[in-house]
Amino acid sequence: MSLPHALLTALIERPGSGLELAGRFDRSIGYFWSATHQQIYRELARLERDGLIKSKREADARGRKRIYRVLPAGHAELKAWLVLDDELPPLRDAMMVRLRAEAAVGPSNLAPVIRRRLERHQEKLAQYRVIEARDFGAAPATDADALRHLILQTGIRHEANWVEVLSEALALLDRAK
Amino acid sequence: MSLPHALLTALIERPGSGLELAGRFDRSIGYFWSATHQQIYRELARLERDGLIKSKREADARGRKRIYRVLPAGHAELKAWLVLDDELPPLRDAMMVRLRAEAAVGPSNLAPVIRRRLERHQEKLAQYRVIEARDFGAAPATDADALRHLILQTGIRHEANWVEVLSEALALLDRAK
DNA sequence: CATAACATGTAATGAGTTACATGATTAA
DNA sequence: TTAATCATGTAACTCATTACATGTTATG
Repeated sequence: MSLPHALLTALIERPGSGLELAGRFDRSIGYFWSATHQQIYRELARLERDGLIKSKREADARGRKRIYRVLPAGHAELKAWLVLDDELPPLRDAMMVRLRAEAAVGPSNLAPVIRRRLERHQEKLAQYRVIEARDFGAAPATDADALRHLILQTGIRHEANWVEVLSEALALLDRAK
Repeated sequence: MSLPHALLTALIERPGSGLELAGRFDRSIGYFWSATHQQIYRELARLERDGLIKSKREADARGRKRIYRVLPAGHAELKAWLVLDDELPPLRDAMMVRLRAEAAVGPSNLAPVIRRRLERHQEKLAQYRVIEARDFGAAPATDADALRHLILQTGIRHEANWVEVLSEALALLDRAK
């Protein structure tokens, strides 16, 4: 149940509207906690009902646009949640199931599937590296920046890990043929 | 929606009852696709209703125990599903949200939380290494074994990755103090 | 015969996804 | 004035989790 806290964090970084947050989730926070706009609107409404954030209609803005801001109670809630333990999140990756199924039912046509997935990991890795070069090229100015860099590096390692694993899987399947 | 296919795979590897499968999920398949016994019973019932598996009451067994076996239609379904593409599974890790929240709301008492989580990753890594030494000490006998080893190695790399990241996070927070 | 362990389920809830609905503003 | 885009939402559904219910068999 981290979505409300991801939203609080995003709104502390910069206040914004529902759709704007959805956009930001597609680019940054969503890389490790994704959410659709439907989910985001529902959570924003809930956070406002609970008095953690407050919305204001933007004067000279399109349509029904509302800008959300975090209230002191929201800050407090985030600080309290921050130091809670959670369970190790399970991997839940269908590819692992596929690899195991392949081992169980014998050779099928898995190589192209792995190849396409490998490509997507390579793309994501490249994206992350572009962001890294752009945002963290110099030595970190603040501890907060160093933390943000570490978060990105976690994503980079994760993708690099999959690139290695899937490359090995391909080599293995090729050798088997 | 991989649980039914994880179950088919497990039942091809060895037929078994619901609770037995739940136990196996806790030890092996569950490391990358976890499921509770409630979920497993529900899925087994659905798979049987759909004619992919068949259960039989075990004669000299405890209580109402049913042993499930995969039918030819189940094999076919698994083979067909095996070569489907899926999206990159999102990371969805609350720890990333916490790190980002820490960067946003300034220094709080995050270090102990990270330390506890680091320990759990180290434990899991140690577990995996024991399994690796036990099951994959020698050169792989078959391609299927090589695949199963690769799956375990994916888990090992994943845990090692987190151990590194969290160690760095701790170093970073210590330095900031 | 009481208790632990085995075995299978139901019910309620919550989180996440997909499809659809609606209105306002801008640009062609 | 119509199409595209911005913006906010509802409804229905599936998946996963949590809590609870129930019955069976072995063991002390």
